[in-house]
Amino acid sequence: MDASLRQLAAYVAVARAAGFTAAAAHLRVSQSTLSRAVSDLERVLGVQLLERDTRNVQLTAAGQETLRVAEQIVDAHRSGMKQLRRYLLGESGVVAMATLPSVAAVLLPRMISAFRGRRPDVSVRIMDGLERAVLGRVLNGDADFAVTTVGTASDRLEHRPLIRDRFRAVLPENHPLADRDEVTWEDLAAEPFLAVGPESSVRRLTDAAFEQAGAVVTPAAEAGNVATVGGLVAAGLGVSAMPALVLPLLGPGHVVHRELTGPAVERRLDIVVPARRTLPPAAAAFLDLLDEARAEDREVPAGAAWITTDARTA
Amino acid sequence: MDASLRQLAAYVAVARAAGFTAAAAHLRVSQSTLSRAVSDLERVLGVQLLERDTRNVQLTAAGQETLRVAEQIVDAHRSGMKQLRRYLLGESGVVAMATLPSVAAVLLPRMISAFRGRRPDVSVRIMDGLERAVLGRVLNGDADFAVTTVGTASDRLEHRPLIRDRFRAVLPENHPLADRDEVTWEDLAAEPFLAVGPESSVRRLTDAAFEQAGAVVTPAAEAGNVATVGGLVAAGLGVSAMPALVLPLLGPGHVVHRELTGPAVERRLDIVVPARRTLPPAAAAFLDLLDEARAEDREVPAGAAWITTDARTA
DNA sequence: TTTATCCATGCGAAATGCGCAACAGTGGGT
DNA sequence: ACCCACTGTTGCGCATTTCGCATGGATAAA
Repeated sequence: MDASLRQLAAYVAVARAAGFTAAAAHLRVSQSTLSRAVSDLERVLGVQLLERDTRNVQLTAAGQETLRVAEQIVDAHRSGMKQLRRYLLGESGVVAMATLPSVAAVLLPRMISAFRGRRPDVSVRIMDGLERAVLGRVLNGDADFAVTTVGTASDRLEHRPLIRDRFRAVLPENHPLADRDEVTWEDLAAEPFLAVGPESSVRRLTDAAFEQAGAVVTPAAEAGNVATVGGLVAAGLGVSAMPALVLPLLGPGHVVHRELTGPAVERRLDIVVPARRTLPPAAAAFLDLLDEARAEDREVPAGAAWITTDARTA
Repeated sequence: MDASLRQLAAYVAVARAAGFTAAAAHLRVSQSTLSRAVSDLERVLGVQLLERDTRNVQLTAAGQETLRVAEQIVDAHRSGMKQLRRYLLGESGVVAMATLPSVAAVLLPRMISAFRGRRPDVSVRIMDGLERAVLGRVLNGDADFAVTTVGTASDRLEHRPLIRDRFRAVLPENHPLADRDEVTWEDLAAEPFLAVGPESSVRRLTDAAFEQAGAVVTPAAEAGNVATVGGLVAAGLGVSAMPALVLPLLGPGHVVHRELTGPAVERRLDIVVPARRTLPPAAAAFLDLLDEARAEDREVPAGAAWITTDARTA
């Protein structure tokens, strides 16, 4: 009752080439195959499509209409398969990643720029949020993968270390500690400390660092956003400590940062992928790029000015 | 390399039904067939499309994209075949007919109206012109068929009699001959005769009729359009003779018509189709309607008022 | 534990698809 | 007028594909 794709494609080729032999050469099949295919199509449809004149073929009225329809169908198949191939090669589609605001603003722009240079037809969707929300996005499938700090381990997630991000002391530029090249956690503990909110992964690590240093620190003030904390520091209300990666987010205010010595406190940014789920090809391609870009055990550079520049141009 | 239509359709069914067994019942095939088809599709594409959980199937990311594309292709096929079926049944398409102006204006409107009542999606194209041009339209393929007078026979055309159209005398309403019920060609020959142009098939027949009646008539005036001739008659410049079918075209002026006795002069309107060419299905359906409508040897009624009415409402 | 349900797979039968080779019709060249 | 080159068609055999049945393994429900 229905014409097969093979019959339709054969008919289109014959009608376009205005001949069985020419069409056969074009399709790289024998001419008899096409003869049969078209004949079968005519039998299935119950109409004569071509006037065979032994010298050249001519389309009947029904043949014209059939050609129109057959071209639609064959084109739909061809273009659909092409679409699909591109998708499966990771050349089209969407990469949905969940990540922390600092990663999104500082680390990703250059990555995305490079990625889109290679795969212009893949769109990248960034969902930024705090650690808990980020992991949730991956677990429920909203995001293909995440770049985030590693919280509690889950057997439904797989982690791959991406980069280490050391904490640095953040000081008002005219603060006495700013005269030194290095600052210790004990030094910070003696000053009014300005902390980020308890939801942030940064807070968990600063709390742990002070505890490890044997100091009990009650924040002089808290703010949800790191930029706000930066503003407080610039205003001279106290000091803080932040990973190198978030420093560019503090803006160009009157804030300086110094190396933090003593116990090396750092956060590890991981690539988090769902366990035993195959990634969409485009996402896999993005991860390949990430793997390329990371040197083993690499750390975020402390002098973050160049990162800031990149982040703004990207 | 390319997925077959069968594989794509199977996959769409399975994905929609969210299960092989349900899809198999829906498609009326065995479950193993679908299992294989989908498996083959996965092998061809090189991706896993479904997460089989033995209890229910779930689409992977690639499965989502593949479903989207597969639906496009399968729908294109389904709708294309549907289109084609409708066309081949004569339920869609175009009927292109060539015909004389009088036929187009008087005889066809009711036919077309009836036809479009049955086949609303078939559009009708009328190309009106004089006999020579009409036959040319059919010969060069512009028109599927013609309804016209029969001129010189051609072995490339096939004629089927449709209706006979007798000539009637056309007189000014206050003319002496208008007092009679019947008029002869000899009577007309004694009056100033108003003729249509030599291109018209009507002219050929009036000339022949006068010759057969043994009269030599030189037209007092000629006009290309029958309506113009009607105006001349109404103005009292002379008399004329026209087939019953064209009388409605004379308009509501001061013109009367009477039966023409003596040698029965009539023109035969034929359906003219190209020999040994198959008609487009929609055109064939129109001809079926024409065949239905004609009683054998039927003649155009002389009292043409009803035709006029129909022509105006259609 | 048992049972019912679901998908995968081995197997044989049937259908389909394919190319080779032979055949038939037609136009151009000699 | 004849022949040749080229066209599409058709008979035939082989390879592949497709299908359903029956079976097996796995899992959730009873």
